Amino acid sequence: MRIDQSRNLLNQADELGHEARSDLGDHAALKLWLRMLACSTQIEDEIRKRLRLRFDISLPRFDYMAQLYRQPEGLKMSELSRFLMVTGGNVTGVTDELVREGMVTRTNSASDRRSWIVSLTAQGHATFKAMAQEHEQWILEFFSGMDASTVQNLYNHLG
Amino acid sequence: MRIDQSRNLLNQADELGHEARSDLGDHAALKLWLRMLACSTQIEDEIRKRLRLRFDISLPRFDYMAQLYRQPEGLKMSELSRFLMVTGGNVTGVTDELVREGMVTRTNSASDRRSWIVSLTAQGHATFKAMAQEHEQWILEFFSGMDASTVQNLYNHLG
DNA sequence: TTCTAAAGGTTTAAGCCTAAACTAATCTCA
DNA sequence: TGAGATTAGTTTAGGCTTAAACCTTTAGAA
Repeated sequence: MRIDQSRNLLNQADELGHEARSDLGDHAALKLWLRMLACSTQIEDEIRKRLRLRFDISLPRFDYMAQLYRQPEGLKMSELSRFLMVTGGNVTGVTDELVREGMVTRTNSASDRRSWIVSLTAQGHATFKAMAQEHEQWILEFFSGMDASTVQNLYNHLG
Repeated sequence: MRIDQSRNLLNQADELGHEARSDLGDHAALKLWLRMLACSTQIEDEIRKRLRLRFDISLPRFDYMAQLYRQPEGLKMSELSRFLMVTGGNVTGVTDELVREGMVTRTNSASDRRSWIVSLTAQGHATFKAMAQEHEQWILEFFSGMDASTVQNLYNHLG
């Protein structure tokens, strides 16, 4: 869902309120949800754009590589699927792509002939490391307008 | 990006911190971002799931109909594209589908022979109204665990 | 008026995602 | 041991999205 979309749903909320609103507290919850959605979508889209622009990579592939980066011994396809919260078919496809690009290798599992062990190649590791460092700076940049106590406050409330 | 994914990126943040962290305040920003992302993704996925289950409709189509619901006189394709923050090609496709399902009609614009005016059919209007009412209840439900002052506080901070 | 640039829509190719059907290997337990 | 259930991974069909190329119509300027 997109930013302006959220703004529009907000107006819609006002309108529906005429016939379906129960009290002001409830209305506030709706507004909060739409604002949260707007914030995260905006940030996520910006990250997506920068990853594409700077590294010519998609967010899904970045996420995929992030998992492997933290697991030098590699992961099974099924583990990757669970961690990334996507279906197995999806992992198969992305893996095929990243293997073709030389970022990742599939190795046979010693203990289970059904499984693959997927891990980053040296090139994949180096590539991800560079991206992750820049990525972290972006996040800091996005929240730089907020003072530390506000950040802490928000963090606690969202728990 | 998915919930568990966020949780994992959080761990990754801890790890990268060993070599790239600048100060604790910055680290908090990163954690806040990942928590925000987790919250909105979780809620959005739940909405998506319920829309599919209850009404057999996708979130994009729900959003599309929400725009038209608020505009009895209809909208041009280009306006829809702008409001929904999606490309024109996308609007063409979704419109084709909704027209086929009888939710929406395309009318020739009187003033511009290039344009269509898209609007909800009576059936589309009734269908959306029912969905929107239930949708609003879901949001209230999601935030029901939060007291009113917290909601207000979060809302203000995210401004 | 007529040429050109811009705007409204559509089409196409491709990426990302899912659910469901499928194959092959492993596990359970009677 | 051997049948049936489960697990790992792949394939397929289809939905959502984009960017880019394309066609038609409109608007603006010489």
